[in-house]
Amino acid sequence: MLMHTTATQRTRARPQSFPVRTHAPIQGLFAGCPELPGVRFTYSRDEEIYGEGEPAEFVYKMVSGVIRTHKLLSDGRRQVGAFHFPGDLFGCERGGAHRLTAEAVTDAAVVVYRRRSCEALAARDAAVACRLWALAARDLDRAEEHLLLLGRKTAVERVAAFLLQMAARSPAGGSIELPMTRRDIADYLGLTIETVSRAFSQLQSAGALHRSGARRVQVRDPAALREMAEQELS
Amino acid sequence: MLMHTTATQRTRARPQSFPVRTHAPIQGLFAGCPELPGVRFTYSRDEEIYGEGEPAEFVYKMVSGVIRTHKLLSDGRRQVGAFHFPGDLFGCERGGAHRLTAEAVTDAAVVVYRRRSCEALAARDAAVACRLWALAARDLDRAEEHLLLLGRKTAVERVAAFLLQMAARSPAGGSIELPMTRRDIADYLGLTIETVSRAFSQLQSAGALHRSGARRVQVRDPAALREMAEQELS
DNA sequence: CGGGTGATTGAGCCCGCTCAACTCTCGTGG
DNA sequence: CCACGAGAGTTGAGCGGGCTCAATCACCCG
Repeated sequence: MLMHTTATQRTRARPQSFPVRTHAPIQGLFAGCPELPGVRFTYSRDEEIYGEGEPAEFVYKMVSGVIRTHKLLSDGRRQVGAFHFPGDLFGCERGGAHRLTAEAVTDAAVVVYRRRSCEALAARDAAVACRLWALAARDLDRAEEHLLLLGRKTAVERVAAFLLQMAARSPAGGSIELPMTRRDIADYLGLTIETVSRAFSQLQSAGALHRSGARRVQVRDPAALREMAEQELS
Repeated sequence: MLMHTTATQRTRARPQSFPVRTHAPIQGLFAGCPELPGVRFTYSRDEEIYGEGEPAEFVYKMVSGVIRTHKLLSDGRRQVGAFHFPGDLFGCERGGAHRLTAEAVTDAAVVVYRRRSCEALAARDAAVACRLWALAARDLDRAEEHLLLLGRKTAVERVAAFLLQMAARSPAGGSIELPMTRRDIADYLGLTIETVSRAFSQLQSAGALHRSGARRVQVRDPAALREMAEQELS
């Protein structure tokens, strides 16, 4: 049974009322949606943004940094559902309550919008509603790919697939700066930190990548990495 | 490495053109959406409804029976993403291509709608778009719960959670008729058929359930079952 | 330099997989 | 009616991939 002894209880200092504004730019929820006023807000590393089960008062758009979402079992086992990067929308729930906890992986800046305003806008503007539908569909797509990884892939395949995901969201050139710890990666991939570490080592000795510091990875052989990731093909 | 020796290649006899109509009721896509014409269509057990990667020409609403959706790896490993029951909408993709394969678990009847018509309707009716958004969000919710199960739960926990899901979709009374095989259950839960079978046996000797025939399960002690499912609690 | 956190590596174990035998059910045909 | 066969499910024995526990290393900040 997997247990996290380092069950860091995060500080909960989140907006019960509308958050104090640090800057106050008026930004659209997404391109072509200029109407909704948003407020910039920042979080420091490991700070909780919202908790599972809390009423979903706000919708969040990443400006900078990285955040993770997760679910917990009562004994501390954790499953990270997703990492979100600048430009991503998250916390956009139907049904009033957040279904995962969101925390900052690094110091992060977001723009927050009132969920009610967002839904009201969608209710009278079909284009906005379609856009939100498309965003949910994209998240669903990612989740279904993740199901295959968690249900059926080996440790090395999971780590290879993860690195390809990160490479796709990185500046390009094959050099990846991982913003998250091994624990975050392990909890995302359904493994332990030791197994993740061993998989990195295996991929390195197979010549697929080179590590320069624990967080910096050079992809040497993308084709080999894709092969090891066992991408689906039906 | 898990391999399916029984990689039953399903017959592919699916509508390239609009399917032959068996009956022709005009039904709404969902309650309060009367405009879209749908056509009833039936599939027999194990028949493919659509394949992963195929253009998504239609959207499907379950009338009777049960269907499953899945992804495959190149070596035959399979992950079942979901089972769909009467009333469920499925195959409703954004982006033009189906992301999983859909097959009939039992003989099944559906009503199909043209995806383009459905999207066109959403584009001019915000209420419809919001409804479709809500449906995608519900699917996402289920998928995220499934991630936790696949990433972090033990075999017995997975099977207990699965039975609770099935019980929730069954007529009530604690008696469940499972429409799918052990292989389907195993591929849904990221396990093997043998492990699923052993988990059933364990739950039975723990007094949580009673089996009368492989497909018929009586839930004896729902509380114990919920306990064994280790439902999340953060 | 020391303390602390995160990452790597090693040794051994265990849960779930593999392989195999057997049972059960059901449909088919003599 | 039973015999037979085929597919689905159960159970057992043994193995192995990933987990546990532990030691060591790397790095950062004081």
